[in-house]
Amino acid sequence: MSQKRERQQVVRELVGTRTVGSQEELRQLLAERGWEVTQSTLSRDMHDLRVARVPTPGGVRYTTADTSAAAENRATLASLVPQLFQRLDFVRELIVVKTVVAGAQPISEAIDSEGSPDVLGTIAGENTILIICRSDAARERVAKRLLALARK
Amino acid sequence: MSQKRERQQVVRELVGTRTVGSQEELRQLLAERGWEVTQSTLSRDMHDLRVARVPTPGGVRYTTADTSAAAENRATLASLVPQLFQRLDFVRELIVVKTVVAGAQPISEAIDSEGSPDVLGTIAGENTILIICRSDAARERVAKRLLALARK
DNA sequence: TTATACAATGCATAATATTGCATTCGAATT
DNA sequence: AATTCGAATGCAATATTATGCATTGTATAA
Repeated sequence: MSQKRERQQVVRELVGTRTVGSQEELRQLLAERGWEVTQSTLSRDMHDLRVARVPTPGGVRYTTADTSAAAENRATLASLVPQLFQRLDFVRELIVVKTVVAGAQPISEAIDSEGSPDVLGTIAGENTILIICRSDAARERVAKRLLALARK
Repeated sequence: MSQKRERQQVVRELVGTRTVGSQEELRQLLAERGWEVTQSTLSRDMHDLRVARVPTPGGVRYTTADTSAAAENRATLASLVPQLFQRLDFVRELIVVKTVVAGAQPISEAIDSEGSPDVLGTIAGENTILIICRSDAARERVAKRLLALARK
């Protein structure tokens, strides 16, 4: 039953992308995407993912909370990325990775420590990493890899 | 009726200090301190104060600091740039902004929080910001905007 | 002071979220 | 393939939060 992981990843994305106002609403969004689960399950997912419910001027909405679990030890990209990764974008041979607050440093270190020939180097801010790749092709490989890791 | 302001201030403190797990619990804490209100009122207070409800391993709890609220409270570029900006230079889709000491972080955050499609991300040092733009055209727009703000 | 307007609040109830329990699903083992 | 065990899930009941409406409190102007 590793449907769960996948589903929770989708939940992450939806919550990060759309304006989700209730678990029932989220259930429908998931249903449209082929994930048929009950609101109960989503309640549990929200808990697992630490998705916070915050009141806004225009009603309530969910938002992914700051995973202060950033205080992790040296870990592999595979273990870090699913936790801290938020999204990614690129131009030419540059990749900009967005992470949860305090997530940039650990991921950046993990990338560096792999010593990939595709990567010239990385620079990490608080929640943003700049990865300088050797070429467009290299950039494509790296980006693809990160996205794959994030989806697991 | 400026009881409200005072009470909300106390709510802020309590939520920041103690581990509050429900509005009912908060109501009791307030009662102990002489503030007799109903849960209804607290629901409204929570909304006003944008207090988020986040799930934790040991159950739910309330907390004030959260990214989206923080983003809304953040200063605008327009207010920051005239104060902190010094100069700017660029190459291809990169912009390097020089600021007064300690000025990089706030400006960088302000840029990020605007969520412009022109900007892939920013990385801030102490007095230098690297802005990665989506394209040359995007870089031109962003640079022009910053310069315009700086001139005001 | 009295009238007026509107913010603040309580009450009752609707809307949402959580959870105990039974059941189902999967992976591993024999 | 059958057995077993724990994770995952649905269902239904419970708990928590939000809100429409009526009422009360407060400031302001006449």
